[in-house]
Amino acid sequence: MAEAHSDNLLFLTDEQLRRAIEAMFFAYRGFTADPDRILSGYDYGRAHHRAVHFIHRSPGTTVNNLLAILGVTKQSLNRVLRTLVEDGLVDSRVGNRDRRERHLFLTAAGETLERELSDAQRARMRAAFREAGPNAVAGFREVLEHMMDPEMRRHIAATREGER
Amino acid sequence: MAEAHSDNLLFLTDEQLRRAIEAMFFAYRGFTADPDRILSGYDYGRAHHRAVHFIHRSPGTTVNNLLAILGVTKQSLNRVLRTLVEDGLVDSRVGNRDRRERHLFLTAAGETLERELSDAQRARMRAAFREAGPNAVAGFREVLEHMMDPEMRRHIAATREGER
DNA sequence: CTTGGAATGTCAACAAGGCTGACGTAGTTT
DNA sequence: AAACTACGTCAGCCTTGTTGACATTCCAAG
Repeated sequence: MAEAHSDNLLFLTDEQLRRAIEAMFFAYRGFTADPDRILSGYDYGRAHHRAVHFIHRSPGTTVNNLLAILGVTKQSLNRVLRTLVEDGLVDSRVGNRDRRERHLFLTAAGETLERELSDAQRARMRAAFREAGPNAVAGFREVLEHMMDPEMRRHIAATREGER
Repeated sequence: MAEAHSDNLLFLTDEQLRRAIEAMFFAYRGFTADPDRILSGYDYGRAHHRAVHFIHRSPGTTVNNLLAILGVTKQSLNRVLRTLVEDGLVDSRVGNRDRRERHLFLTAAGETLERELSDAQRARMRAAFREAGPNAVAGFREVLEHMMDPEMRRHIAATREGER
């Protein structure tokens, strides 16, 4: 109350930050709701979704790469990958250059699931973007990038080469 | 490439939506990283954080209210609440009007933990906001609100009375 | 006023998906 | 030949979600 002259610090009020925190919580739940619903129909969970997403995005990525991106232990990832390979959604090929590495690819079935999941997720994202308008979208991405850990931001930035 | 005249659909490209999805994933991880670190020092997890947050925000709320907000089963919430009550962070008082209800309050110790957690989380949020600038912040909140399920949006909106 | 149903909360048991630690097996590097 | 790296796996634990069964309390209809 004392400091509320129209300073550019106005938007940094504790109460407003708290509201932003809640908004983030609720929004993330909305963000994962559709894929979760779809996945529960198969026998998969959010962990499978993440693996499928990042394999789709970087076909031929190695297990180690995936570990770094997902930030889980290899035991945890392995459990997920095993079921995906067994069910024929992911293909794990021994590397040529270095035969210790496994390169991961989605099979046709894997691509189908990925498409189904990301269609749903993109639909919600697209709707939110449309309602909020282009300006809001730019701000949204700006804030998100500053909220993640720096190494992840670098990772995101790397994939933006050739966007324009 | 073909459709890239400055249409207002430009920002709805599938590839851009995919990037926004990843940004959301990484940002949420950053968003929870600091509290998670703090909580692992005590014997608590993210579920405890959520309970403490919403009890702080609505002192005297009932278990049922909390269930609706958190979107978990009462059994799941109960486990968390039990440990918080046992450890003296939360006070659970039998309702006067309806003695089936339990009204939840943070104790002094509970408020202390809440403060520690939210200080960390707000610090990151504040930093991201400062780097992104006020315009970006407005857009950020706009998009988040459109991404959550409508009932949650109503819930958020209700607490914004008297902001201005 | 009693009795049956709805609302609220607790206890028990299970599953998913994180984690650590230990170990095996190739393949690569020095 | 030795050491290191990438990957897989076994065993066991924790958190946090789930269902099912049950106790308590309230309220409303008979």
